[in-house]
Amino acid sequence: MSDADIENLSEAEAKAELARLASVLAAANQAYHGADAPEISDAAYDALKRRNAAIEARFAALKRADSPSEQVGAAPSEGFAKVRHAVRMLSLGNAFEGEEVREFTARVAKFLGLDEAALSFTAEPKIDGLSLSLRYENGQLVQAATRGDGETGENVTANARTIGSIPHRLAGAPEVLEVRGEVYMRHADFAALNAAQEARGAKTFANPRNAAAGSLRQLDSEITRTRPLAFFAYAWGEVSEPLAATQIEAIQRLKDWGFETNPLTKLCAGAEELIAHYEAIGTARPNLPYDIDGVVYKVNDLALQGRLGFRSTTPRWAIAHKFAAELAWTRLEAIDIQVGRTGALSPVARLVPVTVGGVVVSNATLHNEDYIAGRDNKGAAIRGGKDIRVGDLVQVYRAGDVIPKIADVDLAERPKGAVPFAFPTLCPECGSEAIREEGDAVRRCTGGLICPAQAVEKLKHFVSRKAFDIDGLGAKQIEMFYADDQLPIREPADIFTLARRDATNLTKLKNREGWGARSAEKLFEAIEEKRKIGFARLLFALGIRHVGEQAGKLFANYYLSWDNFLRAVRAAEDESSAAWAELLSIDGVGEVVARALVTAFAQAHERESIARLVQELEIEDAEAVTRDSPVAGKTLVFTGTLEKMSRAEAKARAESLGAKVSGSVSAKTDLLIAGPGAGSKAKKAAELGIKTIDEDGWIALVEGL
DNA sequence: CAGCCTCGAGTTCC
DNA sequence: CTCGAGGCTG
Repeated sequence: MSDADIENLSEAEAKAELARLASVLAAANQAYHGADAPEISDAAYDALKRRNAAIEARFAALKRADSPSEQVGAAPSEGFAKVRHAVRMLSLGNAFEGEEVREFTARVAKFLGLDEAALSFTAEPKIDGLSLSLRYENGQLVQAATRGDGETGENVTANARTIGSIPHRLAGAPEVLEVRGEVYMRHADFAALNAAQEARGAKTFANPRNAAAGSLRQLDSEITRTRPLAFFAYAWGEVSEPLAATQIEAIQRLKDWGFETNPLTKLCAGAEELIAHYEAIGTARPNLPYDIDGVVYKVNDLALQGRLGFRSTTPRWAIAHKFAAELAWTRLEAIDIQVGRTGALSPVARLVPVTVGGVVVSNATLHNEDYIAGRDNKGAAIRGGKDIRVGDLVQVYRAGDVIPKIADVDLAERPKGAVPFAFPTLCPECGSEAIREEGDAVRRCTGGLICPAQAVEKLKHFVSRKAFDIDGLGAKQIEMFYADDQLPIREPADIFTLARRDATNLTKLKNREGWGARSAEKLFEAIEEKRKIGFARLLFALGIRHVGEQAGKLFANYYLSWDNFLRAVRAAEDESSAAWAELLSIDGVGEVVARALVTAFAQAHERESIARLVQELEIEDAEAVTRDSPVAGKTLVFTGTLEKMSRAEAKARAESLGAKVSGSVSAKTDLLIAGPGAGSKAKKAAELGIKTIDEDGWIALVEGL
């Protein structure tokens, strides 16, 4: 049966169909892996589930209490395939004031060692939609991917092909061309879509961006086809040949190929012109047919963009100048305290729901004790020093258009008898003492893993996307398993013994409420898949304080093998040892990080817990970063004035070639690059017999790499 | 030792 | 996305 009939179902028919689907799916769950062969194929099963979800989406009120879509079991990984971007899709740094724009242009000039007058920039409206990367090979659209986390997105090619302003074929395009831009919905189209949705009793969208996102992520591209989406091209990813010499010319080429580009894109000479164009776009904003949330500035010269390069998540050559956020007043009903995986007590404001920027907000972060009291981390007054009290009328905005925060308090509206918020000194979850270290902003529960909140949050971190990323084992399931007495998960190792323990259990997982044989089986398979894990991911997953994603990679790249690393960390327990000194010598590792790491492995219970885990795993060592360059693995020091590039640029370049850049000359230094005016460092290098070259020598060395 | 940059840890809503 | 803090640079 096709799903095209869903649009025409009457309520009674829909109700009957939902009942039928619930029983068919339940039976399929029982039959699967039972004594008999499965009654239906995986594909048919998935199709039925989708049909069920589609009917529920249309007739929300008819959703059954035993709805198959509510099963807690491993979520079948239906949906979109993942796509790895050939070139990362980054986000932009933000500016809110004109002054920050001036700082941006000054920073760019300084980094390049150029005069600001020599620079030009493009300015274009920042469309409030969702970014999309279109890959063309030999002029044919072969793939469309959402941004995702920047490295991996979702393959939405079929849906992208239904968007009118996305060409399927490009004449005279390079062999490989990734065009990037924004999918968005015009105001008029958004209003019409919502009216149509309402007429059919379907859910309406809160704002054009959500409508665009929801429409692009339809599993059925025929639904996407009916949605009025549009696309502005403004950037590119992988290209087999350079598009142009400047940003503005590159945009023109995209336009020539048939893409829509934003007509308000303008070339500007410097910060003042950029700000003037920002004001002009701000003035035009109410009359634009689509939502924008700021103006994007980019260095026009593409060669300079290349030299500027990237920081960890943002390019140095571009910035988003945002418009002031929308504000709304509402009442603060309560302040709750959440406990995070490190024990941090985080206050959250519970608000009378209010619409801010097209989204209903009912919670807002309050950061910490001082923030509620009206002070920043240096003790200076924020919000004019006004504290926040339960019952207050507060002004809410969404920082970066996302995270709700409290901007102001109306003291005239403060209820009589309202008292300053008393921040708890005991953990609300386990009753342990919550202590605020001298100089720290946060108060932390001292309960450690005795505290159920900390234990659960730590496990959630362990299975999170950048850690073990186990399909079907998300936050909800972790909470469920943590509380389960028959088949508990209380520490990471328990995840990998789950299937074994289930096999010897009387009440098998598949017989539990909300679980079927299929979902249990899928969960076990997903766990099995992750037994093989990279060193860096494993270390990050352990959730040791101060050891995050980057530190995980850092240690993996340095020590290469887990055994090697373990040995080093154990040896470093003695802070007078060579192992401790070596730990501190790693670029990016200071005493705080090193101590946190050593302490974690020094505690018997934690070490044993990790040992139980590791014995279940197959750890993949990191690969030595011996990139093919003459400076790979070498330690370099720059000194004196560099004339052809800035110090920051030289450092970034050296690191990209696998070198380590240090600030001082020592016996470990392999090469000194000395510009004019080099003093003590050059002298010391000479004494130590370290090879020294000048800037031209350096450029000759790395040129063409 | 101050100021900058990056990272870690916290957060909301869909 | 933002704040706070760790680590490095000047």
